Amino acid sequence: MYFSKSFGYALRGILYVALMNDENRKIQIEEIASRLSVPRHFLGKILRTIVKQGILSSTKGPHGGFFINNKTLSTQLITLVWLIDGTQRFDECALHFRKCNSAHPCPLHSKVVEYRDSVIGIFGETTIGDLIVGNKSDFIRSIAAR
Amino acid sequence: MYFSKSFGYALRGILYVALMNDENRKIQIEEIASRLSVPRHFLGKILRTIVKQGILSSTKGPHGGFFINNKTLSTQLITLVWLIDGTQRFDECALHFRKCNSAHPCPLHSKVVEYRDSVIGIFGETTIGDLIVGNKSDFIRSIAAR
DNA sequence: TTAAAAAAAGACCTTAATATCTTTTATGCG
DNA sequence: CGCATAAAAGATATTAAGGTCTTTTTTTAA
Repeated sequence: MYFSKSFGYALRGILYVALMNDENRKIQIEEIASRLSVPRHFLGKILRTIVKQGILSSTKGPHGGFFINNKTLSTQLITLVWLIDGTQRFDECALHFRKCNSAHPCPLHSKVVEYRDSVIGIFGETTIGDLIVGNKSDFIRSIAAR
Repeated sequence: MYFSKSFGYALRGILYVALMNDENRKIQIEEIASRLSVPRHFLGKILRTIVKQGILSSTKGPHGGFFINNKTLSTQLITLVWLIDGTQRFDECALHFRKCNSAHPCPLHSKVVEYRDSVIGIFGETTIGDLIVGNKSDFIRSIAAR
């Protein structure tokens, strides 16, 4: 069970917009991509699917760009995983045994289930807005890096 | 952090050989691949790298095939992961944040570390031989399936 | 000592994820 | 209006994992 790079780009992209989007300034893909060191057009595609789902907003044209809406900050992380990665990620045996369940567990089964349930729990109760805590520029640094 | 299909093939392949290899019979790739429903030539490649490392043995020619040696059953799972998948799998931030460590943890950091450490612990103290417990045909069914 | 069997080796193919490049569409402003 | 700007769209490229196929090498046993 793991999360794709695309999911990481999506989450970090939204967070960046949410953080920089105060006082009605819209955020352009160019800025997001360069600050986060993420491939520009690939990020564009990902943000587009998120916009289509209404989790983020955008407008074209001069002074256009991406901006948060009333759903953005209250979106649960699990929704974003589902959107980008699908959910079957949660259902595979870590050791790729064919029959692996509580009746016939692989040696990792109980650990995996414990971890997975706790991740699902956290992702179900955590929203994108919840992630934004502490000093703003510290937070940006943690998603931007370099 | 996840384990590749190749790793699963490797582990299941070795286990199959270990289980069927009693009374000096060597096990042919054809049999392993068909019983485990795994692509034959791809499995061949994987077993070859394992044989090269001395974890399993093989001979060519009539009545040749794969068989266990004195290292096979005492090989730790962590060794096999390292061999097939490398170890950097253990070191990535699940959310792909750029700066993620105990000083600047992502929201999943503590859960991931807890899980990872426990997997590393289990894999470090569990050998391939340790996995073989219980009824033999039940065990084969759990790695073979269909 | 040769024919068959079986792994080893290596060339090539497929697929999904990731990434790039070009063209189109919508928007705001002078 | 018409031009510049920025996202949307879509075509194409790259990469790594996974998978297939053919040829070579080694071994055994008749």
